[in-house]
Amino acid sequence: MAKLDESLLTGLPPFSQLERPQIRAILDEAISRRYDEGKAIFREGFDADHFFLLLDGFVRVSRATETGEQVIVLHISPGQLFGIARALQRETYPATAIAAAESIVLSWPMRLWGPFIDSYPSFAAESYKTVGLRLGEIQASLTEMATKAVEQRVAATVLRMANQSGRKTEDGIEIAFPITRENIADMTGTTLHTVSRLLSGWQKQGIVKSTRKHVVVTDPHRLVVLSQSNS
Amino acid sequence: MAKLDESLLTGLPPFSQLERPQIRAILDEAISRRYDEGKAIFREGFDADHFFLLLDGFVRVSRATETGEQVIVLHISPGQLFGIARALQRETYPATAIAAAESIVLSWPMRLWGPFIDSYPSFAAESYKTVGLRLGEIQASLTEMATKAVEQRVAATVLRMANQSGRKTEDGIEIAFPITRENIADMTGTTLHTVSRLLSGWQKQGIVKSTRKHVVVTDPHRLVVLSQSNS
DNA sequence: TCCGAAGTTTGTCAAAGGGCAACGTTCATG
DNA sequence: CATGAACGTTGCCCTTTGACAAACTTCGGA
Repeated sequence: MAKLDESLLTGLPPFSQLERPQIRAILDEAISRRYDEGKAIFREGFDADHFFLLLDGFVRVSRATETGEQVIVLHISPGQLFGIARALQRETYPATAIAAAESIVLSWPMRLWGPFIDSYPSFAAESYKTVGLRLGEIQASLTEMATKAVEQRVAATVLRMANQSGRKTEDGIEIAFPITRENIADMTGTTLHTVSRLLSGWQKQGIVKSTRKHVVVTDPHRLVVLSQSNS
Repeated sequence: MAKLDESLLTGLPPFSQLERPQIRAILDEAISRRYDEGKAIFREGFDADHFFLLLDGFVRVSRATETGEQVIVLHISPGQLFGIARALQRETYPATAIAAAESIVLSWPMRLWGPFIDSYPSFAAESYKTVGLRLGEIQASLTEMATKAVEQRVAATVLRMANQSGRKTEDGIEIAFPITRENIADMTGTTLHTVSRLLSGWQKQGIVKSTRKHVVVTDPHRLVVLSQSNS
């Protein structure tokens, strides 16, 4: 395999303050791999034998219930660490990670976790910070699910995805990865039918514009209003 | 203030493998305090200036939405660390902690966090493990909220509380801290009315027995069935 | 270029559960 | 022991939204 270029990691928070040779050493231990859309990177309950960094693409993290339904917990954007179960003293992955779009992923064997944490303070700090942010996000989802009606939840979810991983287009902010009505339903605890009706309605009002697997938010402000309205 | 007895900490996971003098040193830095039922220990968004250990009682951790409703995220049992925002590189508490029953709490100033983590490996390991377990719990709540109907959610929640912090009585397992219909509603994203109706119904069927602020599960098995039934 | 799979839309219907209202019960406190 | 506040119960109505069904569209591959 060709050597990975050091520029891949410089600038990323976990590896910022590091010197060239350190980054070189880290990269030499890494495996780079491409995942097609829909391919699993790791699965819930399996032995947590690697940790990962997303270089390009998007990853969907989901959990399954005993009865088989799946719930999408969050999305990972490029530059983020994931599969860092070990940070929480876990032996197995607590969720399933699937490439939401074609993705490039670096991975390291979990035995390097301890050494990385010990040797690179910025890596440790960033890992725990990431966990903290995700915990916050999940708590936010939880409170949303507990207090908001379906329309508000879907509005808030679409908005969050547009903010976290949207790209500007002429029409507005486009969610940067393929996403189906069913995916949105799995994030908001509703059905694809209801999501479809909502998006259709919003499209008629000029708030969003959507095609197969793509959503563009054309009027973010009105979506914000929808996500908060209490009536 | 009288010196705290070392037996308070021996046997608790974060301080297991430690020697007497170490425990003595840790205790000498701690402040012990009693909180009456309903009193806040810390509040969401405030400066995270202390971390805590619950010695006795129960603590309710909740988050507020922008619109003022509150959602109860989890309960803390004796022996557990809490308010450990710092483990996640946070400057402020991400939630509010309120004594659910009269409680005895040890606290340390946050400036000791780094030294504790560095000096006591079991403390570090236990802290991160705790975070991991809570993340798991919250994810479980999230998937539950997303996929289960109200009756199943309430059944699962009552069951979880009975399992985590129940004590055996002649009649069955009693939830060990005072809990109102409204509290349960705030945990399950429903209203106190619906919870009241459900508990009344279950009581008629001999599944639970409840009085003001107290719930006893008399037939856990049937409650398990309810929490899973898909019809 | 055709076909099947995956994704989307829309209609109808029924049930769950929230909103509102009124009343009952328990408890702490002066 | 009287009073009010906190907690709990129950009835009724109506909206939201899930369930079911059917058809349509888009896309990739044989």
